[in-house]
Amino acid sequence: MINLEWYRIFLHTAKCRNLTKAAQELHITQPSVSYAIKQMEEAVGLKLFHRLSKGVELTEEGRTLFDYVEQSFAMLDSGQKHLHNLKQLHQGEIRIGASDSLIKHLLLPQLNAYHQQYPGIRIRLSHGKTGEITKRLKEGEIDCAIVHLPIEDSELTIHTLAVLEDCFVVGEDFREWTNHPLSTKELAELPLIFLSPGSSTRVSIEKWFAAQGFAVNPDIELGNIDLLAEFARLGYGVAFISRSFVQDELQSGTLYELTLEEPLPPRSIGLALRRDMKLSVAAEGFVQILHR
Amino acid sequence: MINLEWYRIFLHTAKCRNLTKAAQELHITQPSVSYAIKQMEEAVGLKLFHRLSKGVELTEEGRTLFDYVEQSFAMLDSGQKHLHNLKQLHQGEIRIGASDSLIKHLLLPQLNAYHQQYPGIRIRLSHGKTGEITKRLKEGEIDCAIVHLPIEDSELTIHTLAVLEDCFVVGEDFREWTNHPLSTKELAELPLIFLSPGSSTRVSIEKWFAAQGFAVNPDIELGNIDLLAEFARLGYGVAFISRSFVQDELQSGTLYELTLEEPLPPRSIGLALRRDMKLSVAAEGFVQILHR
DNA sequence: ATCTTGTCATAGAGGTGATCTATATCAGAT
DNA sequence: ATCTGATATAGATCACCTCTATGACAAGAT
Repeated sequence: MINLEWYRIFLHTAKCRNLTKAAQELHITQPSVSYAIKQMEEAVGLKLFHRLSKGVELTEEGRTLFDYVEQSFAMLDSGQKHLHNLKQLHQGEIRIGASDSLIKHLLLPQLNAYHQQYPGIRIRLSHGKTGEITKRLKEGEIDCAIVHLPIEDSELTIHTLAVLEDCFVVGEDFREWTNHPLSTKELAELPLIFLSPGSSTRVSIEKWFAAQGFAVNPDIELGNIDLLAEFARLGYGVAFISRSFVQDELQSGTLYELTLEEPLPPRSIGLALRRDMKLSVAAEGFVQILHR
Repeated sequence: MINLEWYRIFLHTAKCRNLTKAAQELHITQPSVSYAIKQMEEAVGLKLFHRLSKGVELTEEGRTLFDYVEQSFAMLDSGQKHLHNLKQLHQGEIRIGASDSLIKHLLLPQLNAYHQQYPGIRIRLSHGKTGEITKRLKEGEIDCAIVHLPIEDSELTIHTLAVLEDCFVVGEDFREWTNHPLSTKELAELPLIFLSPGSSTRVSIEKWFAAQGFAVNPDIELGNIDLLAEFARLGYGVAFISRSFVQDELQSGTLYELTLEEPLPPRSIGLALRRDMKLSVAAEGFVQILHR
C-alpha cells in the first residue's frame, strides 16, 4: 500500500531534482528522502528517478506519475484554501427562509449589515409561510428560518428575535374613528382589510376576535403588506398590520392608528435552527448579527 | 500541517457516515478514526462532521472539502493504475496464435513494430491451424488469435484485419499456361501443388472446385508456404497460394500467376479475442498495432 | 422506568516505522 | 590525489499512530 506521505516526498524531489534540497524543503534529512523514494519505487515496482551524479531526474514512468500527483496535491491545496476562505467568511453561502414581509420590513438592515461585512458570502433567500419554512429547515434545504412564534418542535431550536406589535390603521377617509377608543364590536363592523387566510398575522387576529365572540369577515384580503397599507391609505377600510412595517407612514401622517379598548395579542418573531446540526461558519456569522 | 493519511480517513468516514464502519474498512480501530478526525478538525479549525446518535454527517465545510479530497484521491488512483499498466508493458508477456504462414507473411511487420515499441514484453507465438488456435484461445492458453475467416463462435469477438487474395502460380516450365484464361477443367487437369488437407487455404480451394463439379486430387501436398512456392518455381506444377505471400517472386519474375475464367473465392484474415475476457495491457498494445 | 444496543470520545500505554545519525560510495572538478 | 556535492545504506531512536479499556450519549426495546 502506498504511503501518502511518500507522494509528498516524491513531488518535492521531482521538483527540486535533488534529494538534499527536497529534504531541506520538507524539513527532514536527506537519508529520509532517499529511503522514502526507495520504498515507494519498490512498492510500485518501477523506477521513478534516474540517479545522476548531481541529483536525480524523473524516469518516463516518474513523469507519468508526477502529472497525477501534482494535480492531486493541487486539488488538496485548493481544498485547504477553500476551507480557509469559508472559515474567514471570504467564501460560502447562507440559505435563509422567511416570509416576504419579514424579509422586507425586518431583516433588511441585518441582511445589509451581513452582506457588507461578508461580501464574499452568497445570501440565498427563500420565502414562504412559517409552516413551509420550518419544513424546509428540517429537511436541510435552508440553514435558518425567521418565523412567527410560538413554535413547538423538538427538532428545532428557537431564539426570540423581536416582538412584533400589531395595530389597525386607516387613511384620511376613516380618520374620524381615531377620535376615541373603539370597542371590538365597533371595529368588527368596519370594513376590514387583512392578509390572506393562513398567514400568521391573519391567524393571530382571527383568534383575538374569536376569543371575544366575533366571527370576523374582512372586506378585502391581500397577499402583500405594501398593498394592505396602500388600500388603507386610499380609504378602502381598516388594515391590520404590524406597526413596525408602517412606522414611516404613521410618522408622516399618511396613515393613522386606531386605539382599541381591548389590547391586541403580542406576537414575536424568532430564529429557528435545526437542533441536531452545527451551523456552517457563514450561518453562524448571520446568527451573530441577528442577536446584536 | 495536514497529515495526508487523515485525508484518507476523512474520505472513508464521509462515505460510510459511520466511524466504526470506516475503521473496519481502513483496518484500524474506531478510536483511531475518531482521534484522527479530531486532529484534522483542530488542524483546519473547522468542524467537518456533525456527530449524530447513529453515525456522523458532513457539515457544510466538510462537504466542501470532500469534493476536493475525492477528486484528489481519484487522481492518485488513476496515477497508480496508469503506472500499473506501464509496468505491464515493461514486464508482461503476450501469447499469440497463428499459422506459420500468417506469422511469416502477414504478422512479421506488426510483430517487429510491437517488439520495438515494447522491448520488455515477451512475445510467445504458437502455430497451428485455425481450429486448433481458436481452441487454445477459448481455453485461455493464448491471448489472441490470427485466424482465417469466417468464424462463428459466441465465445469469441472477431475483427477483420485483412483480405487475402489467393492465386495459382507456376514456374518457367508451365509459363505457357499464362497465355490465356484457363477454364476450371483445364486447371483441374494440371499437376496441382496444395497445402495439407485441413488447412484453411486447402479447404477453401477444394470448395471452389467442388462447387463446379470437380473433385480435385493434387499431385503434391506440402505443409509449408515456402515449399509450395519453391516447388512451383522448380516446375513441379501449379501451386495455390495467397498472392501477398509471393508478391516478391511475382514481381521479380521467378513465378507467374495464372488467369482464371472463374474468379477465386475471397478470403479474409481476422483477429479473434475471447469475448468474456479483458485483455491484458500487453495484449491491448498489440491489438492497437494490428489495427493501424 | 429501565435495559440494551450502537455509536462516538477520551485517556493512557505500547510499539512500529519514519526519521535520525553516522558513514560509505560515486562522479566530476581541481 | 584530493575535494566537493551528491545519493545510498545501516543501525539506533523516538514521535506519534494505534492500540485497549472504558466512558458518555441517544435511540429503541421491554
